[in-house]
Amino acid sequence: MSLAQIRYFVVVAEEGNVGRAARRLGVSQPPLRRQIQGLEEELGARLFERIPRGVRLLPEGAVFLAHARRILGEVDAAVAAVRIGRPPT
Amino acid sequence: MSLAQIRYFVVVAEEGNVGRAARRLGVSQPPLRRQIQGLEEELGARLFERIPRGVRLLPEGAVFLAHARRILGEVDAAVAAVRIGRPPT
DNA sequence: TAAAAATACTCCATAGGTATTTTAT
DNA sequence: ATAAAATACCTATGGAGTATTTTTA
Repeated sequence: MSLAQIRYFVVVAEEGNVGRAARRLGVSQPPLRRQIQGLEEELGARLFERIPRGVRLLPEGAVFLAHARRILGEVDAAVAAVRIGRPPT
Repeated sequence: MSLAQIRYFVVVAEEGNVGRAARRLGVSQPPLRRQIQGLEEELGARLFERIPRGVRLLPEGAVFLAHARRILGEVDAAVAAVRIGRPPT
């Protein structure tokens, strides 16, 4: 698992559409889809299901989304703390 | 920044010695050192100083260490939660 | 049937390896 | 003098791209 995969996942979840998420992320659709697929394989759970106009979060995806946002927030906090010289709260 | 860099950093901080950390991680010393160096560059702060028998955490390194452990714990929690189907606390 | 996801390749950036040199006590 | 970090160079894995096909409501 990588931070890029986690960031990609959050955008796909927000957009509900892999192609649109890819444009927003500045990457193309196939690698984005592959990263999501790799994440699903590593987690051992499907995160999205296909729907006619995109994808929809499955319950496991919703669980992971909450964690994913928290992880990315922690990373931002870590960077800010080191730059400012402050320990975690 | 990558999760691998964060994991590498924690082990180097625990060992106080890049070569020993490399053996523990199953990688060789130069790439480990480069990942740490890349992390320092991205953070804009030195995390370690050289001492005769290894390296020692600088204050910024200690700040980052606390955050790093928290991030890795969150990642583990996210994986476990999806596998078990539980939302974050 | 149409919009979007999935697949099949190709390419290249970078993570990792080996060998060597430099540093600091 | 020695132990360990730092550098130089090479290799290969996997992340990203383009073109195309498949899916599903």
